[in-house]
Amino acid sequence: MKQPPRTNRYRDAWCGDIDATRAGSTARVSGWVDGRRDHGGLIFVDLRDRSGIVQLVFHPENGAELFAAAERLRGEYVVSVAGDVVRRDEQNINPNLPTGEIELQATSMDVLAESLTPPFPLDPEVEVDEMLRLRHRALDLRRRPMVDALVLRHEVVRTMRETLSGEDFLEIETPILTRSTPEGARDFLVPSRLSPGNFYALPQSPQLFKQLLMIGGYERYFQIARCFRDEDLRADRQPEFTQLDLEMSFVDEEDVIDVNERLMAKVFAVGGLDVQQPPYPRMGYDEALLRFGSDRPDTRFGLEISDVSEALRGSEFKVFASVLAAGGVVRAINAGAREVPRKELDELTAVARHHGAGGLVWAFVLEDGSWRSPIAKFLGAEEIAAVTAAAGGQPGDLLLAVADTADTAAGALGALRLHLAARWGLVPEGRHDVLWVVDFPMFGYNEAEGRWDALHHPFTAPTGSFDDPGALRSRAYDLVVDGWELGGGSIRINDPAVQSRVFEIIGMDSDEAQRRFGFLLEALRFGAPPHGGIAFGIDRIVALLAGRDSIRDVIAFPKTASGSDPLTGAPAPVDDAQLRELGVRLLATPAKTA
RNA sequence: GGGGGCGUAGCUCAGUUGGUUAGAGCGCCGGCCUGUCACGCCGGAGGUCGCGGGUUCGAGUCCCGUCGCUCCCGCCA
Repeated sequence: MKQPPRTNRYRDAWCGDIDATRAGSTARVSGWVDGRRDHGGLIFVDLRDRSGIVQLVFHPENGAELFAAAERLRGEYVVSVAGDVVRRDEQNINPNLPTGEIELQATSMDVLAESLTPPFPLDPEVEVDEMLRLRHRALDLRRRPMVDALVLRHEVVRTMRETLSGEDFLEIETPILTRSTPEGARDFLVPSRLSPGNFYALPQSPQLFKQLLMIGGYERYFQIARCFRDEDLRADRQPEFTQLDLEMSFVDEEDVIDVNERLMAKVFAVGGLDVQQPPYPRMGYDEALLRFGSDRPDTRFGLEISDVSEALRGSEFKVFASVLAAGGVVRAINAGAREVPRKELDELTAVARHHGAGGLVWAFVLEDGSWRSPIAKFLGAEEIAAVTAAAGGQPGDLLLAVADTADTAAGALGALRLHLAARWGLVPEGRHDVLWVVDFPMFGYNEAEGRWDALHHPFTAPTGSFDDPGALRSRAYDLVVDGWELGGGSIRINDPAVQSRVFEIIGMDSDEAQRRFGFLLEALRFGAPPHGGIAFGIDRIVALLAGRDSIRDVIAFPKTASGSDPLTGAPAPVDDAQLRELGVRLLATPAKTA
């Protein structure tokens, strides 16, 4: 703890902060019984508060009543104990405990609350079922890893607030009850009682409001904003999550990136993440997809992807020929000189298939340059040599190739790359790579719906000519660390005509645009400054810094993968009276939840 | 919506080819113990093998269904 507690009837010291400098004085501490070692004529108790643990010693000489009370203590009892801080004998020092040089020899104790036996051990070494942890979250939150994670989360948020406040940003709140504008993710809806039949939506982000704040002349805004998206969950996705949302006026990309590099360098430092200092490297979207098969590339290890299409141009092998003729590509990973048994190759094929590829071609490069591969007999020696060269193959290397559309090949090989890195332990210990991904396409073609979709969002400023939407680029930037997308932003559109044009391209006619976003289009007509900003996923940042795989471990009260909360039982049915008041009738009987 | 994994004591897990009374460690309860810190020693309690159905002389084990957790695909402007 940074400050000693204000002395009151319960404590004048934190358990974890008492050190040898206090030896010879008295102290009063309060907390939970972490453990008890009863030696019959002598009792040791580990007392825990948020700061840490201190050992209490109960001697019979200090009173029979006190000693008897100590005998009755059990795990998680809440006590307040006064005693003498005593330096331990040399042989009794516990080097594993920050307070291990001293102990508190108890002279009085108040038992403030008893506790049932906890349903699971609070020992961080024991991996406890997450459902059980969530059901008893108050107990789980006492566990050291949770305390550490939430303390870190606080430090991250504090750093953000202090840094941005120091750079003239204003923290301004935006509505949680707002209007549904379903463009991408599904909205959470809230029925309106005062206006039956109408609904509020919970915001997917404060995007439109922060643009209005810029038009309102606030220059620099930020918010620690809760955002809501009604989509399926993942280890790194919750239905409600927290973003650092910020926006700036009279800026271009370099200004936004500059502020945020300085900010994030401090955040990484607070988290003890050993990364390079800014400016951070930048990689184009096309390059990221080509070399790493992802728009959030993990650059900490090799296994880069090569395009070997040219080496196969004119190939008579029908799998490659048909893909290339249809405008597809053949791309390959050089997995290096590694003995990979047939069974594992089949697993790798399954990984590629799982991510959309029709199959996976494998080939071992032999000493004479030929291949040991199921498809070797279908290719000429020149083709084999050319593909090997294009993939940088040497004798002994394993090549893994996918022939498909560029998007599918990139996605499958990108996933395969991550799979191999995890399986073979290729990520160097302690290495962390941070980079900006830039030069995103403005639109991607949505095959299913037969129209263009905004790749970032439709308020992002495009560059290039509207004659060819597929060639338009956006003034967007994503911050990627170790393959995690930590944040993304852009320079926004501040010209109402351009904004209308973008809506048009994504298939929204002017009536619909007016209905959904009329308030923005109107505000843009009253003098919108050039502006841009970014939003960072705080849950992901903290999870990365804390070394956790799931953001659930850095959120005090998260939802399970099915979106339920085992603690409160949410979501839950409501009374008919509540529904009537809202003018809502159910079409389904309430599903059972956790 | 789809695919994979998991579900046995309070917790973490083992349980062979379907075969006696389902085990271990920790925790819990009782006893002993004055220097432990994963305290030690002795004793004890504790089971809807997620739930339902089926096959079988016999099911924790095999089959079908279902529920929950989890990872992934789709989805997430």
